[in-house]
Amino acid sequence: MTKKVRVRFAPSPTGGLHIGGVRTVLFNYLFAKQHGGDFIVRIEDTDQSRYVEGAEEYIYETLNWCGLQPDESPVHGGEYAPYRQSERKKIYRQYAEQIVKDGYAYYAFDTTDELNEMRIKFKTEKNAAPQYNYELRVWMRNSLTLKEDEVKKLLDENTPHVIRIKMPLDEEIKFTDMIRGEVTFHSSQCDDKVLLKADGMPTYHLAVVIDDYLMKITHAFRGEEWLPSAPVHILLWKYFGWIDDMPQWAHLPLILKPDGHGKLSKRDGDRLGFPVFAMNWTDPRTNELVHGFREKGFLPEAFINMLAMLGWNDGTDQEIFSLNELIQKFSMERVHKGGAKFDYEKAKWFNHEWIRKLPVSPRPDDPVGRGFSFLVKEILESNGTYVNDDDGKLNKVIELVKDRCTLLTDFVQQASFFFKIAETIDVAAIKPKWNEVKQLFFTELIRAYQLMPLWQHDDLEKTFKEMAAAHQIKAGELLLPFRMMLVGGKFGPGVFDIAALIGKNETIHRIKNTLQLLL
RNA sequence: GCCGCGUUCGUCUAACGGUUAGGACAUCACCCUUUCACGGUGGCGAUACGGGUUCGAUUCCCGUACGCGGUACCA
Repeated sequence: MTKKVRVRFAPSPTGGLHIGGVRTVLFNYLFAKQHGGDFIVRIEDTDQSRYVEGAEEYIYETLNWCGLQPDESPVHGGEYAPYRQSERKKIYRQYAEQIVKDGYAYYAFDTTDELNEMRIKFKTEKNAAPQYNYELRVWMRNSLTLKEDEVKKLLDENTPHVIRIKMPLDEEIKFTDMIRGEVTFHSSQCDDKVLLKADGMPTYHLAVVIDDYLMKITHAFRGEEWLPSAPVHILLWKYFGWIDDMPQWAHLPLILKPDGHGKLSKRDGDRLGFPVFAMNWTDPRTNELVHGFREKGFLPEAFINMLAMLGWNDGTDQEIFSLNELIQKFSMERVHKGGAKFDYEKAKWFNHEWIRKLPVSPRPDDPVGRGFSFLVKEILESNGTYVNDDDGKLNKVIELVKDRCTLLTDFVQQASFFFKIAETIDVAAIKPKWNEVKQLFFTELIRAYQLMPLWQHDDLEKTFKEMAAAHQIKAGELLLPFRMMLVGGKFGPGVFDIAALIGKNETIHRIKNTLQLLL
């Protein structure tokens, strides 16, 4: 009997959610959905000193925006709840004590100072960072070196202590990674990692194994930075006697800085001028704002698409994928081994493609549940442009200008003037070449336009050009001034398209308005 | 230092022993456009290095170099 696929995403609420983290969720989600399995989210709040208020909620909002809702989570509940590690403290202690009894772990009473002392004392040229391992543990204060009654006494007196794994001296630890194939470590290279901290909280190492077992996780995907810890986790699965239930591992490649080298960090965003979180995040401790893709004007579809292509492709030239397509076509075997540098220009290209591809009206299959035009309206109004959308004008406007918008925020410049007259008209651009002939032309254009029975693009253009010929001026010389009158600047779609859309009264009003400015 | 993982155009990547090493982003040129864009056509541009294995290596093996990750009572 095959087990039902259960994958999990386990963020730590220490502030924000980096795009690398979102990509990890994405791959988890895709794999789960692809196999009809469960995608669960649990919260790794074992590091309480760095726990940030509001970070957990932020994570859920991010998942929601991206359309990656979990089947089980602290908020949704489920069979294996609780999903918050701080609510599972008792469980961890119990299991940790058990492997101490079985001889696979031990108590250690060393203080922070003693540990620091050891790291200095044993530091040599050949050993830059001495580890608490098979070699050095004999010099430390732990239940392996202390006498039994001494240990008992310390324990009875509630002396602060941790539980450490006892790494075997000479053992090959092998496992198969879904992305990397067989990976080998030697136990002598691993240190005796702390499993249970002095404050009673587990470390990630202990918690991840126990939680994965108890929650029946079948596949565990995480960032490559965890690869060196894998042998500890595998040994733990063995020591607990659960090795047959161990999930399959996949260590995902890292997302790297665009310049230089190293993992992309939130500081790179500020430095290089692009977002690194899915949504804006303000750290309550420092009030520092990290910009998000959502606020920068990205569609969730584009964001997800871009992330998926960073380290994966389906082997064809296709680059634009919807979430549903990704679920169908994703395969762990095609995920890259090497890290990928983040490229903001390419990210914007994905957004542009999605702005052009997505239907403007609300979509019934929209994973986010609301239309793209709604987002544009929201952005325009938050920038002070009231959107009067009585006769479906907004959709027409979007269709007309979307090719020139890379980010949703570009609609502010490209679409605002359809709904209100520009605050500033760039008269300086036309004034030097302005003359009485042109003034006269536009005065008469007003009259001609006023008399037009039908108000549509072709007629407007025809009348305009005929009148230009009658005044013996090249139409080209009049087009820019006309644009200034309607738009206020040197941008936007065709002027007759704009005039047709804003209507007769508004067009004439804007011509008059600018003519006055030019006097 | 030690351990692990990587390495194809500037960037993301395709090619699972035989291709003029393909595509996309960026860039440059031209075309389109009486604004700004979009778009179209084309150019530039890569297998880190050295050894094997093979009739033949981007592809398989071994070294070297470089990069990254880990080396915490952080995840």
